[in-house]
Amino acid sequence: MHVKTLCLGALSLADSTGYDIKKLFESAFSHFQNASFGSIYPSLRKLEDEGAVTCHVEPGDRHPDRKRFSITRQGLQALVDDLSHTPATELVRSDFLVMLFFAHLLPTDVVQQKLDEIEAHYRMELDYLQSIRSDARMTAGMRYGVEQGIAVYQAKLKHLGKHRDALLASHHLPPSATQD
Amino acid sequence: MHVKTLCLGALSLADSTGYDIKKLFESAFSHFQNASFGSIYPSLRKLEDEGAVTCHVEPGDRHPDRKRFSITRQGLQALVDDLSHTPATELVRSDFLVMLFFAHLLPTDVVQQKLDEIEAHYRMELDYLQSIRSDARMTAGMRYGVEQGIAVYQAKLKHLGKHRDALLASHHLPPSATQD
DNA sequence: TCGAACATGTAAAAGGTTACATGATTAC
DNA sequence: GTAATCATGTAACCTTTTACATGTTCGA
Repeated sequence: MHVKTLCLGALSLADSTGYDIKKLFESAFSHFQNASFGSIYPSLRKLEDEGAVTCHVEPGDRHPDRKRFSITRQGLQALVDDLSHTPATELVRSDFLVMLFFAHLLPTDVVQQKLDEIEAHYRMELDYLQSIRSDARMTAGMRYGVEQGIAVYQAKLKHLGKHRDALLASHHLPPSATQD
Repeated sequence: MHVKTLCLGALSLADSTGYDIKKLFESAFSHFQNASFGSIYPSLRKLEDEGAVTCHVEPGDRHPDRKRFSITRQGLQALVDDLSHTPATELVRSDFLVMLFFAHLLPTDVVQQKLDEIEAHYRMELDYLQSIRSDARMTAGMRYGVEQGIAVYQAKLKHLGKHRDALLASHHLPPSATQD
């Protein structure tokens, strides 16, 4: 999913500045997409060139001009086309599971620390999603994303709680960790 | 997680060719990491330059020389260091959830089709993970990855089954989809 | 015979992140 | 007064994917 499409999506909800869009990505979207300023600002520029958005400059008294972008009819059409033609995929990249895959090569305390890290991460994401759960402004589709996130993090936490001890108990340092 | 680290990991399990490594990524790893030939072959070259792997060329009778790589002591140490220093993270990128987030802009049949697509995807991944579940060669850490995958896909399928009808029932085409 | 699997590799293109540069405003 | 937030933007860097180039072997 291109950052351009993500920006069009954000602008379909409300006129926004680049900064606003970043905040939206960090809140509503954070558990399944994200983008940095370094990709958002150039995307908005390109979208303007293509006529997908218009820009209204609010002159900065002393700070940088605030550029508020609005989606155009063409932009909305482009968004609908992009969303319709993008295959429904979900991609996971887990450095945590890679680490566990090779955990038999690592000292027990490192594995333990990684388990703590990931548990804290799961809990934080879960808490956040639960805190926004009751926001009435969400559409059914938005709510689905939040609820799926909650279900998934709960499943991961449950799994972790269930297997953590066995994992660490069965863990033995390789005999040749420091020799060889 | 760099492809170099992933290659070292693969080679810690068995001496392999680039092609073998790709197959490992497609099987054991596929639900949480992947890499293409275009990154694997250059990574192996760099690892050889760094002394992390050695290469034994099996001359090709008529096909390209088969290069079988082995991890060295330094390579194993580098792998352990990488794994120990890489933060335990999990990153999700879901084009599906982005689409749903803006589903109120899309025709009902498109949304329905995307739900079918993602359901097929979930089922395929789940079936695959269940098929390798009983492989006795897995370490506890490897098994954890498989079992977490199973738990997560089951949670996603359950969630989909539970909310699918409500999602489609509440779905209305925006009045200005083609006008405006 | 035809497609899939085996096998390696390069080059271009794409895309994004990180870091930097700058500075005002607001809340503690 | 000091840290966080508001606000925009560029450029270098990094990494990876995609597409191409080449040819064999094996099974249906």
